[in-house]
Amino acid sequence: MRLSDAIEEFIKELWMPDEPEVELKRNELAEYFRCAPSQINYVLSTRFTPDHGYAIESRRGGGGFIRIIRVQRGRRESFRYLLQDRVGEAISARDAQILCLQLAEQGTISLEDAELMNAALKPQSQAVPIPEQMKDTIRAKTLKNMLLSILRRAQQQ
Amino acid sequence: MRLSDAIEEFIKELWMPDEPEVELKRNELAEYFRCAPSQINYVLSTRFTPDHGYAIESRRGGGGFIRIIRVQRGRRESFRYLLQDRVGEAISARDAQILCLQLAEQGTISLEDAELMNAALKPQSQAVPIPEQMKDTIRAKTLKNMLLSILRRAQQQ
DNA sequence: CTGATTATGGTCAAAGATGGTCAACATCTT
DNA sequence: AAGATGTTGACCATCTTTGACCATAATCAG
Repeated sequence: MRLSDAIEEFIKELWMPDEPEVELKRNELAEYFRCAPSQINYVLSTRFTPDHGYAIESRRGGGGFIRIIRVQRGRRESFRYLLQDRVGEAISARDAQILCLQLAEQGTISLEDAELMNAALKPQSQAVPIPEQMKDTIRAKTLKNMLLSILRRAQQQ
Repeated sequence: MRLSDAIEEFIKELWMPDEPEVELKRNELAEYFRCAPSQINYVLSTRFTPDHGYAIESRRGGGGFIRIIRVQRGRRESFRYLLQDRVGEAISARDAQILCLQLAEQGTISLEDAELMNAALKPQSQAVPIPEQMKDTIRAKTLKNMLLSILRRAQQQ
């Protein structure tokens, strides 16, 4: 079995039932698997992405950590389509706006959230001289992270 | 847990209800936590700054003290200060996160909004190869637009 | 009074403790 | 063989902790 797969599995077994998150030490994990610490980052960036229903937070320095937050299994599945197909790797401001409004109309998210997301996604928020393609990529990532946040919020209630 | 976090928590528990300020002795605190006195300054300068909503007064010499004051701002005032002074033309992900959390703590915005904004502002939302400076600029614009959106929402009600 | 002594708090730089990024190299799939 | 996926290591960024040295206020001895 590949190292990456083993690490992925190991991490997934760290969760207690119903716990929304686990915390780990990069160096400890790397030592446990006798691999380069950056290998952990590789696993995280390929298997614990928003598309997979996970969000990551971390801190450097003494007492540093990596925290992985997940949404419920069922929701993970149901949002796969939304995140991967509907948003994808890049999305225009226009398409993003349409998506937000549509989600609000169908009651998936609140109108307030839709407008807040829209504010973050509109062109003025990215008024800097970089290629449009970059902007669409950033927008997609931003949108996914926001949707994930809303999803996580819903699960806590 | 980090020493700094423990000290931060300890200090925050010193507040009596409705008291706007708390007073402490640097050396006593340091002795209590068995750390270098300058550690206290570190905690103060990283967790009780104006950006965190605190002001500090102190006096040296016999009978010296450190006084920590919670600053209170009205909602409107708070927003204007944020948009004009605090966010500015560029802001790091960490500073943006501190800002969001502080706004939620002081009740200016809801915790949900804070987390949603945070999701949009975290580094993963901008994981593309462009200069950090660009990212900080985009983040500032994004944050301002989101704050404006919340402000507008509030005004309609 | 005044100068010395004592009691505080402040600054800053160095060292330690983590995690992040990126590009080269390796291995697996097709 | 070519492209996708996985692995590593060098170098970077950030956060924490400590200690040496500095500044200021109160008190005490003469």
